[in-house]
Amino acid sequence: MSRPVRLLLADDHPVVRSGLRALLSTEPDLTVVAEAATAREAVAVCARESVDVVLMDLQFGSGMQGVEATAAIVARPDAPRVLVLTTYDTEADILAAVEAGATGYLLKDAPPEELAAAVRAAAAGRSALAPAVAHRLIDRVRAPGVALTPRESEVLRLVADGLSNQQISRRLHLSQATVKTHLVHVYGKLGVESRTAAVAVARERGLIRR
Amino acid sequence: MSRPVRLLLADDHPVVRSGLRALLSTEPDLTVVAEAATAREAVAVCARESVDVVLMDLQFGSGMQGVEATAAIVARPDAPRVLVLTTYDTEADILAAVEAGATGYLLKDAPPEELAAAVRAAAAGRSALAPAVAHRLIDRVRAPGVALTPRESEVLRLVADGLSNQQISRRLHLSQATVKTHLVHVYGKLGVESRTAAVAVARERGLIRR
DNA sequence: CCCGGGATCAACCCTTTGGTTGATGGCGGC
DNA sequence: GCCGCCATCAACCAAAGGGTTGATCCCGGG
Repeated sequence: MSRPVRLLLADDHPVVRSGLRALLSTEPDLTVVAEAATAREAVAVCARESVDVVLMDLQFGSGMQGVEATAAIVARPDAPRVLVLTTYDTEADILAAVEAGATGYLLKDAPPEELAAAVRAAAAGRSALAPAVAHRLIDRVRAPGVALTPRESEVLRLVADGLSNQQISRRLHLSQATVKTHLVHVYGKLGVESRTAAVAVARERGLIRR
Repeated sequence: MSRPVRLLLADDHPVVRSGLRALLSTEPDLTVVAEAATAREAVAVCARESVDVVLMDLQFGSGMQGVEATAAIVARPDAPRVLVLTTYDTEADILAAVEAGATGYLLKDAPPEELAAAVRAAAAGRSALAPAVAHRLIDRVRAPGVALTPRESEVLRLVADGLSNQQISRRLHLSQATVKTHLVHVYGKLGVESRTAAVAVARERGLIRR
């Protein structure tokens, strides 16, 4: 056993950062070297300090989100591993995080031992998926599942918030034509014919959280 | 300053419990005497131990939820105060918690000082609302309570299920014109301009449940 | 290297929805 | 008895949404 694993905690909740710090401090081979309360700060810390593993939340209150930060962090040479640690296990979120370059995906209600094990796995370059998350992915593969692309999910979520196509196009810096295209694809995949029906079905299948 | 405030932490996330414990341990007048990983356990602990304030999450994975536990805890004589501590601040959740007997309502992203202050306020019997939460309630009070008529609610619920005006008219044995009239009234009362927005607002205000 | 899928946009057409005006009947309260 | 509210419906117009075709670009896999 050589030097300890150097950790960065990136989460906008002070409670969560303290909790992780407390839980991980009992592990002699793990050291928390920094905390970040915003995604942007997490990227900055990784750029100037030597970090082995980042525990990254996906939701930050505003500004840059966890997925973007993950992509920015792993883009550099000698980048740390990023372990996504979030409350939800929506398929779209998991896929987006993995695509952005996350090494693993954990849920915040995971038992502490699982947490420490995942950090060690990530530090060693191995992938770490929480059992619950792994289950979802397996179900996903087995059920010819409705696989919405990240962009489609994003648009659908804004629809669920009551936005019009025009508002969505402005929010995402797209043309209305593109929004419509995404929605038509969503309707096809969900087997519906209107935006409200799509929202209803997506809610039922857990594709949308509030 | 007499004896310290005795706290119970009720949350299904080990990370959150540890975080709260760590953050509150720096306050000499506050003592965490127990933790509960389920709502049922929280009720049991309150029944057999002397607790002054309960920090209660609303969402537990399964089984009893925070609102029910809150009601059960405050029902007994000499009950501890319950401080709800959750991630979301939807109006429906806040109202439900307050109705169940919660003394205060905090968000998990609140700064640690605010947290400690709220606990002391609760212990002293004072109400504690996070500023963000208070804002919501004020908005709610200022906006006159939207009272949808029974028929309007019925139509809106079918809209939320994804039905078109035509489908609704058949389901309720009405003409489409009548459905439209009801919806226009609903839009006016909710302050929106489309059916999806109406569903979003209604969900937020708890006018619709799944 | 080509192919497929994701993401982007345009132009077109048709249907649905939203907004307005106006009208009828019933029910409850003052 | 009148007024207000709820519920019902019609006709009409403007706007938004839904459906189709087709096109470009980029990327990663075989």
